[in-house]
Amino acid sequence: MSENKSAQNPVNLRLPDSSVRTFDGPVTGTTLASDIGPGLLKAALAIRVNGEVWDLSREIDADSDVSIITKRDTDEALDILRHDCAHIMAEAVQELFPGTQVTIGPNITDGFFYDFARDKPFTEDDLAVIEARMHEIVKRDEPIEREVWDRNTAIDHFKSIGEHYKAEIIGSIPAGEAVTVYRQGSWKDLCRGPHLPSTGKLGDAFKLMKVAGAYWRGDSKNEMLTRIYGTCWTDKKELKAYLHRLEEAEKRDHRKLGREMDLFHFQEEAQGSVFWHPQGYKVWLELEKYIRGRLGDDDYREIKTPQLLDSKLWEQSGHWSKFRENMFVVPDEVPSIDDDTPILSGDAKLMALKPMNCPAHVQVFKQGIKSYRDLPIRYAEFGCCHRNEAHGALHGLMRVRQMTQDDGHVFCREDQVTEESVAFCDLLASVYSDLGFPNFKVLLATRPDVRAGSDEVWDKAEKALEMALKARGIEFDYAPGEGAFYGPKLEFHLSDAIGRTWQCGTLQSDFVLPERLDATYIAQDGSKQRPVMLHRAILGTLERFIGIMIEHYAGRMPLWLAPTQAVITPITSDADAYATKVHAALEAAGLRADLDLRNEKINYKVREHSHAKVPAILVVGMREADNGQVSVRRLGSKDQTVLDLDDAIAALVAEGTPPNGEERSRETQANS
RNA sequence: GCCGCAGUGGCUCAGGGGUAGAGCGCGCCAUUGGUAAUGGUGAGGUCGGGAGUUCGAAUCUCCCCUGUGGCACCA
Repeated sequence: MSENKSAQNPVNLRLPDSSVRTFDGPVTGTTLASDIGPGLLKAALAIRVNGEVWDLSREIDADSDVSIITKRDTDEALDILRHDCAHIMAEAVQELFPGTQVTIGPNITDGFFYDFARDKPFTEDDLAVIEARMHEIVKRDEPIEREVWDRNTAIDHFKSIGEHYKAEIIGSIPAGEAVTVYRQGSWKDLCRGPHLPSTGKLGDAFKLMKVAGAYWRGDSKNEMLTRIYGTCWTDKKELKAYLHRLEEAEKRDHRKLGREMDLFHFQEEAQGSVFWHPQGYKVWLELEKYIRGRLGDDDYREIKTPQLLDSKLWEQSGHWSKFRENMFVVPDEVPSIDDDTPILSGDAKLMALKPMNCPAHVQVFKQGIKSYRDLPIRYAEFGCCHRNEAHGALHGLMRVRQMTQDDGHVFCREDQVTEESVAFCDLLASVYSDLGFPNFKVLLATRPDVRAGSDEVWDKAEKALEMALKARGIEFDYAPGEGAFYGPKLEFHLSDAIGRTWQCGTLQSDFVLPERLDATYIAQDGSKQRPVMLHRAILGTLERFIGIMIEHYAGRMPLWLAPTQAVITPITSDADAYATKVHAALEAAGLRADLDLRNEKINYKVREHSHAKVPAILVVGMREADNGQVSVRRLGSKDQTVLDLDDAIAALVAEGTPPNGEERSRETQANS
């Protein structure tokens, strides 16, 4: 931190427009900005130096490419603003609640959080107070200064002021890295930076959102800290837009829509399991029918396997040792009926509700002797599984304890893994497209540290999946070490209408389970061989996927999936007879239609059915009755179209016919 | 499982130590209205469960359950 700039070499700074400014010696971003102009100085937040973002106060002592960062550089600006906002929050918290320790406070999507250690956790009521203090700190416009400290000095300092977590963090900073401390007014925090030149630059476009518990270093064995989440934007308008987005997302909440549309419910006697109502189950059945059709086209054969299986099988498959804590275990015993409560002896054989279908599918495969000529064998099952998920994990349809997977297992030879994987990727892409999710990302999760099987086998397995992706030109990223213990997997993450991603599909190649459960086939040379098992699912679970679709479509399902596809309603009771006839005609055409003959005004009925998100309202009055027509009003539109009844039915039937991926498979064939 | 918050009629929510309120919905009556709420009227709850404090608790305290926002978990 030398103040002596006289006898230094000149420093040339090249700006984004390629112009170069020369200074006598080391120069700060602040000096550069003021040299360019007062407007820029005022707007400057930080400076990019040879690609790295620096504080404005940091001296640049060598020729560099630089650019001043202002709020116009949205991404960089937000990174800095949000992190400063976290610091200002921490300062406010420590001013208001002395004795609170700070830990870490990183940026996250749309905002930041900071974890504090405090005997009494913060509550939502504290947020307004903290926020008010933050605005004060911004008003104080405290200068923020970067200091490089000696590691041990820093540790001693933070220990001496009772910041034991910070001291621990410094201890874990790699040896070669500088320990930087930022001074913000009289408040200090260990931080990598960069930061704004002063708190006043933050502005007022921030808001504290919620409090939550979080484990120190993300480990549930550690103590729980108290976390405060906040959001921060370049200006008030952006903040408002963000809050509006949250409100819009809330409106799509499948739990809310599920209640409003009478699709399903939960109750405490079956926590985590869904009661599907008639309307919701129509969606389920339609989706299941569609998937069943697609699987049939790809030569899967549907099976159905038991719910309750002996623990012996789970021991053999490996689930008993690894996944037992998530399994519902049932003693195979008749409980005593002498008392009010069932008395169990405790020494009965144990059964378990299946958490997965794969061991059962192996049992089906193992019936009879299989030849290499029989492979691949593709089994599908809408397998109902139970998993004892932690109470805190349950979340509407998205995380349930009883779930139905669109599960399937392909038993094949090693040399068939790639082509089977290609076929699966094609099927999955086509299904997602049919269901309204054309965009998805793929991750290839490779071998974890703890794994079964030799490296040679893993090489083969990973390669096979990779080749499948490349064969179809599917872009993907690696997820190193994220594979299952028995084999690598592909994860398919789809994007919904409001930009969120959901992992639904999966393809896992498994060389281990066939061995554990002793599945074999007879090879061409007469030897016994192990088949490779491909675990695959497209939707994942029906429950969760329907939840995702409800939110994706905001309840406005495409016509073929809508529980009620059309409502027919007369304007006056004079048209009741005709409306009844129209209704019968729609039902005869296979459409799911309701007839609303209630004595209500048409406005009222249109409003109600629009709220119920019925895709088509067919209004008939005497005009339509006399001409054999219907007035069609589509959901989301204020317009009406008067059509001949037959034409209207034909259009609805066409739109209500489930897609079958034909378009896509034709394209695929044309391209290959 | 851990931390915070919540739990009032079918739904959304107000109230808050002296024996429960609103809107919507529902029932009934009138209204036959041309595309997002016709008018009137009536019936619904003992305030998640248990214990305690109190003359008295839905309202305060404690415990439990469930939900919810996160954390951990998600084979």
